[in-house]
Amino acid sequence: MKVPKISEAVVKRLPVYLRYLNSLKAMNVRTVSSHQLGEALDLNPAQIRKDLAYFGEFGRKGIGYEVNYLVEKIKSILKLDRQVNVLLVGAGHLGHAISNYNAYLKDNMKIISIFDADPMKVGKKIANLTIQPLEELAQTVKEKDIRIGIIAVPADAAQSVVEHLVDAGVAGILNFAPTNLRVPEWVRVHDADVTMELHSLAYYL
Amino acid sequence: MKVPKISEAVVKRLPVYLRYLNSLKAMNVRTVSSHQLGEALDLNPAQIRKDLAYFGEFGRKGIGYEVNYLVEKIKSILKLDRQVNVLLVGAGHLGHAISNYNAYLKDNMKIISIFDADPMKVGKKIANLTIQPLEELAQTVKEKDIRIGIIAVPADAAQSVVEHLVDAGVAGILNFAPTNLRVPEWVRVHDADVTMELHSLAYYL
DNA sequence: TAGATTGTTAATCGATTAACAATC
DNA sequence: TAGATTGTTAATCGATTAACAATC
Repeated sequence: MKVPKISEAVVKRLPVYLRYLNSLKAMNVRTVSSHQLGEALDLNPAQIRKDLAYFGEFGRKGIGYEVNYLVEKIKSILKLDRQVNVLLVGAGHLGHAISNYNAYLKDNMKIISIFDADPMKVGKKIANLTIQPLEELAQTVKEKDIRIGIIAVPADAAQSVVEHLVDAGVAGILNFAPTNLRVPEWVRVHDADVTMELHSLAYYL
Repeated sequence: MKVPKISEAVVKRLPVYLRYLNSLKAMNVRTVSSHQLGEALDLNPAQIRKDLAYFGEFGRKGIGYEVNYLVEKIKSILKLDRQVNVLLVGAGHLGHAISNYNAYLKDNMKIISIFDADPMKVGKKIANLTIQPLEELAQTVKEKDIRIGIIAVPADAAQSVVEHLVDAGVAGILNFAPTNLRVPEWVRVHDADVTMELHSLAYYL
C-alpha cells in the first residue's frame, strides 16, 4: 500500500465508508457501486472512487465493490486490522459516557484504561474499568501498548494531561476539552468540543 | 453585514476564535493582532484576517483587534447575541453528560428541554430538566422557540428522531448517533460521532 | 517619523468533479 | 453484444497564503 500523501478530508471519509459498509454487510449485501454509496452518504461517486483508489484497486469494472472485501481493506487502511488500545482521562459525566463506547468501537479498538486526578474517584469502577491515578499513566501506556488518549477533563487541566500523554508516547489524542492543545508535531490531535459544534451550528440559523 | 457566501471552513473557525478571545478577555488583554492569534491557534495570520474581513472591518491598521469588540462581533455573526434554545433527545449516559454543558455554552445558548422515548425515564430529572416524552417534542419546540436539536440516541432510533425534529421546525441538528441522517436541504446537520473520530485518528498511528 | 498591522488583491496550492478509456 | 462501472486524467472549483498599499 503506497502513500501518495493522503489529505485529511480523505481520511475523515474512510470511517464514514466503513460505517455504512458495515451496515450493508449486516444486511448481507454483496456488492455496492460508487453511485450507490454516493447516494446513501451524500457524496460524489467520483470522489468515493478516487478516495479508495489512493490505496489500491478495490473494485471491479462493470460490477462495483465487494462489500466484505472493501470492509477489510478500509479496516486495514485505518489500522483497525490490529488491536488499537485507547485510554481515557477524566471520569466525570462525559468520561462516564465515553467509557461506554467500547460496544460501538469494535473493530479491534478498545478503551482499556481510565484515569482521573481526583483521589476520591481513584479505585472506583466505571464500565468494568478501575479508575487509576494520573501517576500510573506513563507506566500503563507502556505496559498495555496504548496508542490513543481521550481527554475528557476541564479546560484548565487539559494541557497538563496532554503533556502526560505525550511524554508517555501516545500518538493520537481526541480532545473534548474546550481549549487549544499544544503538542509536538508528531502527535495528532482531533478536537471534539461540543460547544464548538453547537456554536458553529448557530451560524446557520 | 453582507454575506458573500461563507465557506464551512470559515464558519468552523469562528467559534475557535471566540473561545480564545474569551480567554484573552478574562485575562484583561485589550488588543490582539492576527499574528498573535495565529501563533496561539496554529493558523495563518492572513487566513484569520481574511476570515474576519468577510464580515466587516473589525481591526485597526497598525494596532490589531480590540478583544472585547471582536468578541461581540463574532458573537453577533454566530447569532449568539440573541437567545438560542436547544433541546436534547436521549437521556442515556451521553445525554446525561451533554445536559451538563450549559455552563460552557453560556453566550445565550442553552439546553432547555430533554426528551427520551423510554417511558421509564420520562418524568425523571437530569441537570434540573424533567425528561419529557417524544410526543411532546413538537409542541415544546414551538412554545419554547427551540432552534437546535441534539441527538444522543442509538443509531437505529436516530432517523425517526430526526423526522420529529424536522417536522417540529428545528433548523440545526448535532448528531452523536453513529449513522448518516437524511434531512431536507434547509436543515443543517453536524456530525459528532465519537467512534468516527477515533477511527480516523487510528489512521495516523 | 518609523514600525506595526490591517484589509484586500493576486498567486498558489489543493480538493472536487467531469469525462472517458478500459473492462467486467 | 450492450450496459454498467471502475480507475484515472484533465478541468474546475475553492481555499489558503503571500504580498503590499493604506494607515494607525
